[in-house]
Amino acid sequence: MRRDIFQAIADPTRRAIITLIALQAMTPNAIAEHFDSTRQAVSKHLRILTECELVQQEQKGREIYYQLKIEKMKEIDKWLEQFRTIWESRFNQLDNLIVSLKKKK
Amino acid sequence: MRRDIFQAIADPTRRAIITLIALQAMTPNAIAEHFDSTRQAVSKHLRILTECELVQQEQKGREIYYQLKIEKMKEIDKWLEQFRTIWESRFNQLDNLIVSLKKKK
DNA sequence: AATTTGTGAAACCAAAAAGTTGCACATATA
DNA sequence: TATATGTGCAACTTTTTGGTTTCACAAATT
Repeated sequence: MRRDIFQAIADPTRRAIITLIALQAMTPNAIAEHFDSTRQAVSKHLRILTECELVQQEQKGREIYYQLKIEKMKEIDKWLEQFRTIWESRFNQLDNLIVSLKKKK
Repeated sequence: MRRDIFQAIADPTRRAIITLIALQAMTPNAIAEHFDSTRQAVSKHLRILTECELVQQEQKGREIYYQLKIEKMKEIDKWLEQFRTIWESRFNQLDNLIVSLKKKK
């Protein structure tokens, strides 16, 4: 079972969970209330998110608070970097084209 | 079959294909040469990538060139935006902390 | 001490995904 | 025209995924 962050964000429910806990930590029950599926299903998603280190837990009494480890999200950003370079250079090419068209005029 | 870009990039082979054709269009055969799996498997990946509009085809004689539609990649970037705001504000909080510590000194 | 509450984990199931083999078909090339 | 080449598609198989139900257990509450 090789879990990586790209697989983690493939599921729409997991993406919603990530967004939900991005700003404040929440318990599994509180998270599950936002979805149609059972608490156990949400719990399974949290397990997957924990496995690929996107989420961390903090125990408080019998409650467990799950929080997003936001630095991990940067890995996606890092992968996108290669494409950002390309789309920016294309934008520049377009920009140059516009400039040269204006000069002609 | 709900295909979205997040599911498309979940598979490591598909991510590799995306990177491979980012700079120049390639035929299915040429792409398949870079991987262990069969041409048909690669062809299936290309179909999925085409379905979610990450890739476009250009027929040249009997060959079909597949090219990345790089603008589509921006959708991922767009989703990341919400988290970028958070991680930047956290960085600023840290920055403010450092500044106030220096003032104290 | 008995009960309720919050949680994880295992067993099971249906659907989807990823791969393979085999085929059809059009376009080149001999 | 006969053959080789490039490709997509359908059928089938195996593995993975997302979900449910059921259970165990510890921490709160009564």
